[in-house]
Amino acid sequence: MSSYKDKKVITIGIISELTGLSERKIRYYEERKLIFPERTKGGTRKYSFDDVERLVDIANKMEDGMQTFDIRRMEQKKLSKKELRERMLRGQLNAAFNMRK
Amino acid sequence: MSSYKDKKVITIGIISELTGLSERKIRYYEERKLIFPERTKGGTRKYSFDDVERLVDIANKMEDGMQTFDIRRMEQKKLSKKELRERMLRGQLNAAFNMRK
DNA sequence: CGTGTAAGGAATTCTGACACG
DNA sequence: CGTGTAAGGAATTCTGACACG
Repeated sequence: MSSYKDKKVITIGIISELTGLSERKIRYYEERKLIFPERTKGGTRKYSFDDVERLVDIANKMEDGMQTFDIRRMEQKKLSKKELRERMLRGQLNAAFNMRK
Repeated sequence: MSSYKDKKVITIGIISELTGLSERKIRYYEERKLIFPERTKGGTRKYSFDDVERLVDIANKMEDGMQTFDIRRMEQKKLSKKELRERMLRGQLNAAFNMRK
């Protein structure tokens, strides 16, 4: 789906206003691999509304004393869980398939 | 609803890419009261995804040989129709209300 | 009327670094 | 580690005007 939420079209100044975070913080979270803006030909960063939500989420975790390292690992765990779910599903499908033959 | 669609957060360069229209055209359509971007403190224009759709619509009408003046009048007619519908609805409600007393 | 363009200036963003802690 | 800041430069945008038609 080409939703508006994940279209990278917002520059950092406006992102800063929307999230309340300084541009410095936003660029730093990118450096720590927590956020992945696109770039214009000229090199200007472009973010999506999804990124706004992600940044607010990051900000909350930082307030809770979490380090960028922890947050990144947490993101990966989420991915792992998702993968796990997919694998379980695939496993069930395979089992059902195998029963047929 | 605070939808993403009507949040004015996109600068003119990206709007130009999304719509395929030159910045000159986009600014001109604003001058002709067809589009209404917001501004940053510094004066930079900010548009929404809704504006993107509106601009594409305008571009189509211009291609059909319509003039900005016609398009603006057309917009107003749409509003009038909407108002008309609301008025009719209100009229029916009033009629129903009057029957009760 | 609608749009391209060159012009000069202002606002916005970028990177790398130093600072504090 | 996370973030502020001053620095210099580059990309982006702005306005008013001239041009063509």
